[in-house]
Order: sequence, then C-alpha cells, then structure tokens
Amino acid sequence: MPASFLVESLLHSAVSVLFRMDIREIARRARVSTATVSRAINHIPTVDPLLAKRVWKVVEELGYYPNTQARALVSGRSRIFGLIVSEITNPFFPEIVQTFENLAVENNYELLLTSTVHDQKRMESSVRRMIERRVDGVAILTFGMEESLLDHLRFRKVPLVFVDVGADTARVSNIRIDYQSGIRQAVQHLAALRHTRIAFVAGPLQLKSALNRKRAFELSMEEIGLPANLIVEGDHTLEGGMHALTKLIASRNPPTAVLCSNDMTAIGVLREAYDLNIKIPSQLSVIGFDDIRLAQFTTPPLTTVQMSQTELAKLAFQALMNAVADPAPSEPTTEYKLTTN
Amino acid sequence: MPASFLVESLLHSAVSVLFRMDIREIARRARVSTATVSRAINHIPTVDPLLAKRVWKVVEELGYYPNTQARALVSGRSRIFGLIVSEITNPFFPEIVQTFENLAVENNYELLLTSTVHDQKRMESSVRRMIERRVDGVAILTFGMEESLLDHLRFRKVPLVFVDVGADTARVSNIRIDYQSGIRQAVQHLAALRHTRIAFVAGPLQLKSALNRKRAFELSMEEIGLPANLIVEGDHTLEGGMHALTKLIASRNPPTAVLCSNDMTAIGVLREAYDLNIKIPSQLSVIGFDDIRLAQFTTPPLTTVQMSQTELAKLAFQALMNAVADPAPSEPTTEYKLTTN
DNA sequence: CAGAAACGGGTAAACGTTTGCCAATGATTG
DNA sequence: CAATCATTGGCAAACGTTTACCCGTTTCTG
Repeated sequence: MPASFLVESLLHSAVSVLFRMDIREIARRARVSTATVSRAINHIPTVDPLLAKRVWKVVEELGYYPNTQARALVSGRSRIFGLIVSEITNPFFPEIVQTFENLAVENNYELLLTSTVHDQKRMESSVRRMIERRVDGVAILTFGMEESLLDHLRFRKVPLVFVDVGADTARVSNIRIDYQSGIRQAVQHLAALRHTRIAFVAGPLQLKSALNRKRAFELSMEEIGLPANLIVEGDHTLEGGMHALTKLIASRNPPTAVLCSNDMTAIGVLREAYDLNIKIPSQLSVIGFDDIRLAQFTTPPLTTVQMSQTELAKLAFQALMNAVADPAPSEPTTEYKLTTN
Repeated sequence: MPASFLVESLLHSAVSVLFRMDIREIARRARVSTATVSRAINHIPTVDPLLAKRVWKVVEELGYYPNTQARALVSGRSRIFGLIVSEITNPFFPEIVQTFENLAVENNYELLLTSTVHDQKRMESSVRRMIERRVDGVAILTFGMEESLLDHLRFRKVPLVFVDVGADTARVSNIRIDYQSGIRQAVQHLAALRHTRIAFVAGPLQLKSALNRKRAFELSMEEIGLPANLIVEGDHTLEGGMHALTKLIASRNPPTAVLCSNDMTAIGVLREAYDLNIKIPSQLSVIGFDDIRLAQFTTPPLTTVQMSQTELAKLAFQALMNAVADPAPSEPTTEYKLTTN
C-alpha cells in the first residue's frame, strides 16, 4: 500500500480535497510537461524564464517538495554523506560532527551519522547500511579499525576518507595527522619552564594514533637532550589518567610535568592530583592533547595541544567533495595533512 | 547519466566483466522471478525454503545489497528518522544522539542528524530537507523554537515528537519534563544540610524549559517555608554562571548554596568560586542540573540533578515508533512524561 | 472422483523523478 | 524565399524495488 503523498486542502466548503502532489500535478497546473517542471526546479538555464516562473508559482502555492528518493534513484547520486565516529559521547567528536554538518548544509548534502561505540559488529552494519543508502561518500573518523572490513566499501567504489589509517586503494583519501609539531611545542614549552623530568602518559599502544603520539614525544625529548624515560601507558580514559599519575608519583623520581596522550587522560591526572593534594600548576604542570572543549571547563583550565577538530572535519569533507566531483581520480590515493599546534 | 551500480569481477583472464547488479540479476541467476527474490529477501514466509535458499546463496555470492532508495520509493517508507538538536557541541546532546542511534540500529532505522546552532533559518532548512528525504518521523530536541515553523511539518503529516513545547496537533507527540521532582529533591537535600540561604541561577527566561525550572525552584522553596528571593537570571553559559556568582556574592546577604538551571552554569559558578578562593563545598554548595557528562569531569565532581538523557532519547524514539506503527492515531496528541531525580 | 479451497510463484504495474532524443518553432543565412 | 541552424519543450524510457493480481498446482471435502 504505497502511501502516496497527499495534501489536504480546505477549499470551498468543509470538504477536504485530496490529491496526489507530484511533479505531474505541478506540470498539469502550470500547463507544461513534467520535463519542464524538472528542469525549472533544477534551474536549468535552457528553460524560458516565463515558463520557469509559472512553474515556481505553482510550486510555491502547493508547497511542493521534490521527492529525494526518486531523484536519487534515477540520478544515481544520493547527496548523502556517511559519517562514522567511534563514539559521539567522546567530547572529541561533537565539534567534528557540527563542522561536518555545517559543510553538508552549505553544499546541499545530508548527514547520515553512525557511532560505533568501538563495536566491530556495529561498525560492519554501519558500513552495510551506508552502502544500502547509496551514500556518495563516507568519512570514517574512528581511531583504530579492522582494515579487512573496508573491502566492502572498496568493492563498491564508494569514496572514502580515513584518518591515520593506511589504506591505499583507489577512491580512498587519507588524512595524516602530524602529531610531531604540536608535541614538540609542548615539550619545548615545558623545557623553557625549566622542567627536566617530563613524563608522558601514552594511550593504548595498539592504536596507531596513540603510538604515533608516543613516538613524537620520544623524538621531541631527544631533540632537546632530555631522556624520555618516564612513560606509562594509559588507555585514554579518565581512570587511566588517574592510575597513571599514581604510578608516576610512586616512582623513585617523580616528574614535575606530565604530557598526556589525550585530554581525558589529562583530566584524570588533574583529578588524581586534586585528590593527592598536589597543586596545579605550581607543583605539577599538566598538558593535554586534542583540544576537546572539555579542557576549558576544568578547574583550573587545562593547557592542551590543539588538534583542530574543525580543520579535521573540513579536510574530511573536502576530500569527499573532491572525490565526488572527480569520479575518475588521477592518483590512487589522495593524502591530506593536518598539523597540530 | 544514471550511474548504474556496477560490479567489477575478475573472472577468467584479466578482463574485468561488468554487469549491473540488481534484483533482476539475482532473479536470473537463481532462476526465479524478481517477485520471489524480493519476498525471499524480506523473509516473507510464503516462499518455499528451497527457493529462498537458492536466492540467498546468489545474494551472498554477489554481495548484493538492496537499493534502499528504490525500496523507499515504492513502499512509501524511508526507514529514516530525523533528529534535530540545538547544537551537538552542547554536552547535553551527544548522549541523546548516541542512545537514539542505538535504538535506530536495533530497529533498522537510519539517523539523519541536524544541529541548528540556534539559527532559525537553519532550522527551517533542516525541516525542509527532512521532508524532502521523506523521513518517517522527526524528533525535535531543541529547546525553544518558533512554533510557526512547524506548520510545514504538520502539513505533511510527518510524525513529530517535541520536548517541552506545546504543539497540539495530530501526529504530534510531546515529552513533558517534570522538573519539579528533581528540583524539589535538590532543595530538600540542601535544606537537610541546614542551608537556608539557597540561591537559584536561572536560565534565559524566554525559554519555556528555563522558566519551568525556575518555577519549580520557587515552588520547592515555598514548600519547605524558605523565601525564594535569591534568584538571578543567567543564560545557560559558563560565563553566565561566573557573572551570576559574582552578583550573588556581592549582595548584602550572600547564599551558602547555589542551585543552577543547567550544568554549564554550575561549572561557571565553580570556576568563579575558584577564582574568588571560595572552597567548594565547605563554604558554598553548588548543584547543577542536567547531568551532562561534563559534570563528572570537573574538580571537584559536580553534584547535579539528573535528567536522564538516555530516558529522554528512549521516549522520543518510542514515540516515533508508535506513531509509525499506528498511522491513524486514536488521540490527537500523545503525551509522555519524563521525571528528574 | 469432481469441485472447492489453499497455496506459491510469476507478470506487470506502480512509485516520482531525470534525461536522451526528437519535433516544432523561430531565427539566420545565402 | 528556401534551406539550414539554434533553441526550447515534450514524450517516454529508464532507475530498482514492492505488491496487487492472477494462474497453475496441490490438497481437501463431500
């Protein structure tokens, strides 16, 4: 029972007249063909301005909205982008989603959002659903994923954009994050404050991004001639940060400054410091990483290495737009770079 | 140029064979009609298990995914729900989005997300886009909106669910939040701690929800025989909270406890107290409202009145599902209640 | 054993657009 | 003035499904 799209119109008397509102109806009323209506609506320049006006008038009067599904079906493009994130409740992501959405609106795209909560099954079904919806592209902004799974998407030749993952097939873009730059700044900042015992609370090291951050720290320390020997592995959670500080303080030679792999960890460190009655920043300097908005709400406000979520989202979106615009990509993989500060 | 859906298959030799992959192709290969394929895929019980098996085999082999657009076009149902929020970067919302998404996945629905950033124009275009996509329902979880705008949606008979807004047309559900209960608890909690000078930092009073909270506070104070005379209007922002505390402290008779209209405000109060060197909670009790996850990350952790975002999202989703299931609603408006703790 | 009922699967008509192709009209040219 | 050419709009065929309807079997019933 195809629930036709009906409009209830109260004309003469109290009887409600029902009629099917589609492009044909518009055509009938504007005394043109459906082709002309379609062309007028899509602002195709070859249609006589007079006719176009007549069409638009009827469209306005009836409050007609074209059916995107039919449109997509025949045109082969859905004007929908998929966005897959690890978990939207992680404060890192909302800003990204917002920016992505802003850009989508500007470009007449729609946003299909999925939050995988780190579940592989969930991830797979997301991907599947996105394919079924025939999205024009997918941005996968999830840290750490099974590469195998991507075969589905690759197979379908859907434009993809990843962050920090090493997939190298056609129609796949990658955003590489340059952690080095921001972390170097942080280390040098601390060194300038005469800190020599600088600790690093790493993230889960099976995550590529976490590993990269740790390496960047080690490199930065080496550059200024300090030993990178105060490293503990956290897990990017608040609790992980708390544990990490406990461990660091208990060591024979506790640090005077702590650099964290992400902001949540830093907040954990802050919390633990509070519990241990350690004053921030006089007794201990803490620096986070990610610039999640959260950072500014802590007391005292957290110093943090910025990775602009806005920039990340912009890059991702742009990558998809490029891929859509150029269906036969010149290079197999396009790389984008994002710098931290 | 209808970009047909093609699969590149490397069979014999290095030549890639291209063929269109649709229900017809499946039908051909399984030696049945398209009708049977459709029925098999949709698990319609009348089809012979043997045939069904043959169909599924081919489906698997080819990695066929049905085209949702075509499906939606003919069936009249898109299996998409729209979710409109004020701004996703407000920590109140991500949890809601996550829960909504979880439920969507469970029920084979997709989530079209829009974040209006309080912009009326934006809101309108969101609504329009959702209609064009023929969503099966829209949850409007934005505090404070132009009612006029809803005419569009009402007109289209799309199931709607609102929170705290008084629209009373058919196919519209409302979630009414019972602020009284939670706020009463908070007030009584403070009173039990021997506080008598309890202040309230309100939100922007043109917002219905903010007004309701303030009223709830006044009522609760009255109930236990305390004067509700320490009320300042904030704006639900961090800065607003800071200002509010400044003002309260400067008054001739400063409060010993502050109840805030939302958590962001409370965090502002916390921050200002820190700056003014006022100890929390020994010198001043602060209670927030909303249970945004943020609250647990502050130092010290913020006491807050819970309004379960999870529950809110569940109610909203359920309301939409009900509306979809019952196209001819018995009552004009359905009301749901959400209690605070 | 004839006729009715139940069952299963196929044919084809939707769904609401876009767009390739052609025809009609008017403008331009030799 | 006839012939060519641009321009514009209409006809109708897609797009990939679902599903109403029908027809051929098989099973039941009297």
